[in-house]
Amino acid sequence: MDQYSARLDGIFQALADPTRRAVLVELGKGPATISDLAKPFDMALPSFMKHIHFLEGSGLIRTQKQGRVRTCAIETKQFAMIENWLSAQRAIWEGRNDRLERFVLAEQNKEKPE
Amino acid sequence: MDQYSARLDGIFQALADPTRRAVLVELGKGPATISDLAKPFDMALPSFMKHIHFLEGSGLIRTQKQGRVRTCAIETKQFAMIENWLSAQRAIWEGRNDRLERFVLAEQNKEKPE
DNA sequence: AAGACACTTAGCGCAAGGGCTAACTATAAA
DNA sequence: TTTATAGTTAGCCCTTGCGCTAAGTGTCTT
Repeated sequence: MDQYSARLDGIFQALADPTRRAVLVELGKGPATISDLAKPFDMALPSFMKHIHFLEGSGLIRTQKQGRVRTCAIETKQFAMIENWLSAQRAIWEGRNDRLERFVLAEQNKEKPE
Repeated sequence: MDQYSARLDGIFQALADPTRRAVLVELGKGPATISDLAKPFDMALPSFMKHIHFLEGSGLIRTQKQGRVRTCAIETKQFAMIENWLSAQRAIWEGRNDRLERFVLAEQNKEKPE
């Protein structure tokens, strides 16, 4: 359960960077090599590689080297972690609508007691 | 479009911390005050407040002070940002299945050319 | 065999993240 | 009118994140 949380940390943090999100979009279209992926970014290769490593560490992508070329592919299964967290969250909201409404009404009565 | 990206950065980063996710879960059940929220965490109040500010900055929660008590509430609309990003992503995968399959087959032929 | 290519490794610099204590402000309660 | 409560502000510490350059390794290409 705590390991689960640590993995969510990694996944959300991986998504918290525009370069990494752009890489995921690109890999969504299909596998690609490091240098192909790096091309659009105005960034030194080692800097770019850190993003790749981060993504791989979070499990959102998988990479594999063949000769001198490393190919990256998206790991779509990992996205279920996010979807699960989101739907758990949504389930909580939905279970408490009556409570929330009561609260909101109470607050409004406090503020505008006309 | 770039502002959109910056907001996603903030949202994902807000979710990348277990304390902040726990706060969201709690607020999912209904609004709560700072000290009630802080109670379960073994953390000094100012440290906890940073998480609250971060959450508020990302738009995932809204807060409001009345007297000396600050009440926090979840901003469920913001979660649509994530859902949208995820479904855009998914749309991309789904649009390229044939390409992916061709690639995978090509790779397999390279590796086991029997 | 020499050179080009595709990463890798090592290490530096600076900003931001996440924790702390100490001291302060403002409101409520006694 | 004290005293307690609920946050807030300021500032310090250490780690991590994200960029860089320089130099190294292994794999094609010529």
